[in-house]
Amino acid sequence: MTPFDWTERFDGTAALPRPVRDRLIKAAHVVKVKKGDQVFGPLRTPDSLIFLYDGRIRVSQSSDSGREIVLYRVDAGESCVLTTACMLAEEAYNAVGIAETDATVVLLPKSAFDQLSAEEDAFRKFVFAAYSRRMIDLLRVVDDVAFGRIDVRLAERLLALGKGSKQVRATHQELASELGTAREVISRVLNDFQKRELIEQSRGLITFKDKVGIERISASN
Amino acid sequence: MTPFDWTERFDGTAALPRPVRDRLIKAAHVVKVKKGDQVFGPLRTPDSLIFLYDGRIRVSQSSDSGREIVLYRVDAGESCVLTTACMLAEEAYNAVGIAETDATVVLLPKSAFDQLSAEEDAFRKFVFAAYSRRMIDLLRVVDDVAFGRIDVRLAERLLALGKGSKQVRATHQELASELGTAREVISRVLNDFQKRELIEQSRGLITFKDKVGIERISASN
DNA sequence: TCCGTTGGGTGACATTGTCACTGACGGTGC
DNA sequence: GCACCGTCAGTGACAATGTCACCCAACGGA
Repeated sequence: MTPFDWTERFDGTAALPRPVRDRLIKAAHVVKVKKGDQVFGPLRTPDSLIFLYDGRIRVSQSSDSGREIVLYRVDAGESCVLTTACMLAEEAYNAVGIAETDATVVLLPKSAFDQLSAEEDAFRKFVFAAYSRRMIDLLRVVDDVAFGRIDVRLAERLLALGKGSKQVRATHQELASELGTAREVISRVLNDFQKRELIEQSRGLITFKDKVGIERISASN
Repeated sequence: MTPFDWTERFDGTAALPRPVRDRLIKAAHVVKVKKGDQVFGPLRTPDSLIFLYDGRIRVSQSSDSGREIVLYRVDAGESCVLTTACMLAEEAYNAVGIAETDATVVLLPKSAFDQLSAEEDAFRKFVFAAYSRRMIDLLRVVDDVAFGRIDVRLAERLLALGKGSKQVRATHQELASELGTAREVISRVLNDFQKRELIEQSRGLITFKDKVGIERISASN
């Protein structure tokens, strides 16, 4: 396992001087995870800052009753500060990070994190920015859940998951877990969309028929 | 307006060496606000870190439709990082900070904030801890709103607002704004509580009759 | 082919949110 | 005392969402 230079991949580390980066590479662990693996969670609380070198991680929160809601996604080049937050606050939490694709994760131990955020402006700015970004994400989730209609939220999410494509590959249950609602609710709304000829459905697959219509719904918030 | 030493009041600043604290006191603005004043919000976005010297600030988010939900409260000795988060992310947000009591607020400009978090371990730790704490608070709000029943949430909130006392002074509308729901919903639940002889109501005032009963409800989550 | 698993449909009902309206209470001025 | 007014709370009807129980269809092995 020859160490490779992941430091160029992140805003917070690419700007650092060479010797610091070398030190970093020594201090950190690089882990490859498979699609579907739990990167962190109640059972796996790393005392590390998580950098995502490549792949994508979905962070969601689950309730005791088995429902689930997606809080945000971590993309390649970003870090996930939530674990450090929970670590610092020493509080129980029930957020889980799941790899949505095969992914390469860089784990930076707390000691290195502390030192680096003390010594390096660029790194510290990066971390603050990461916190800020997630905070905004969470504000958005609160807003959606507390005040949003689910048809609007579902339309939005379909477009986001579709990423410009004509199709979304997802089961009703998965969509329910995106929005923190129940499968039946998603089924109903999707059937409504289908009756209005906005989409077509088949098992695990949704196809846009009238994307403009969906966009109109998603914009009516 | 002779500058006074607010720095002893905060974990992040009390530990700093005297000269640094003197510099801080010079750099910061101390503002007194009255109960009900907006400390920050869409219209008043300070590019500063907010320290709350004394009093209490309620941070809530409001929807376009006029509903509102309390995100968390800032107590004396704490800081409110949300504004710095939004500043960094340069995103629109609709969170508002309202003084719940007369309060003394210390505003630390961004430049001083940057310098201090670069140079002083104690300060940086304080800021990280503040971010973490708020993140956890927001996770809790998401959990409540997405998965919680309102009778349970209301029972919880009544106990929290009562703070050990036998009474809670709040209108139904205010309680609705706490939980992000509508006044009618609160009225219904409170009437139910009353029918079950858990509370008594009068205009703007709720009195616990069977606190244990309320606690039992609040615990059933 | 059979069969178990998964994805999805459905009706009945509970909970929560919305709307429109009503009256009750507490001040103020007379 | 009384009339007036703004705030607070109660209510019924209905819409939206969540829950439960159960069904069936599609898919993928064995």
